[in-house]
Amino acid sequence: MKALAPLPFREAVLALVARIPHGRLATYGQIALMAGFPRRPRQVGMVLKGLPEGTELPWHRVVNSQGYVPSKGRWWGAQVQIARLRAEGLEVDDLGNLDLATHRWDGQSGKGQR
DNA sequence: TGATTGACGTTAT
DNA sequence: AATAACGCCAATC
Repeated sequence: MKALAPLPFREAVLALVARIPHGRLATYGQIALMAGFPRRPRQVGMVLKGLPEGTELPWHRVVNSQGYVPSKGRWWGAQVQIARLRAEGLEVDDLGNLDLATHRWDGQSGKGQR
């Protein structure tokens, strides 16, 4: 109990993640950058880590800039993320490799992404 | 109160 | 191309 005033950081990240269209992918740096924090990709991961299990946020659509699930599947929830990404209709390998080049989210959500 | 770690990224070697 | 080190800030020990 210390965060009486929730920092916009967390809110911004969650809002952006919630804005990711279905079947689209975003990177931690991308989220952090759009949130207004170009140098805090790690904190983004921290926020996602603190998410509840029943969250509706598509945190599984958030990957690192290389286009694969954090830690290459060594993380305890990576497999969950992979499973969810597959449920989205995306192509994901067992290691969490996905086609970021194809599913890269520009942050326009429904406009002329390109 | 201080030190270490971390769902990462970028730059340098 | 791959590997190393640095940066950033919050949470945890």
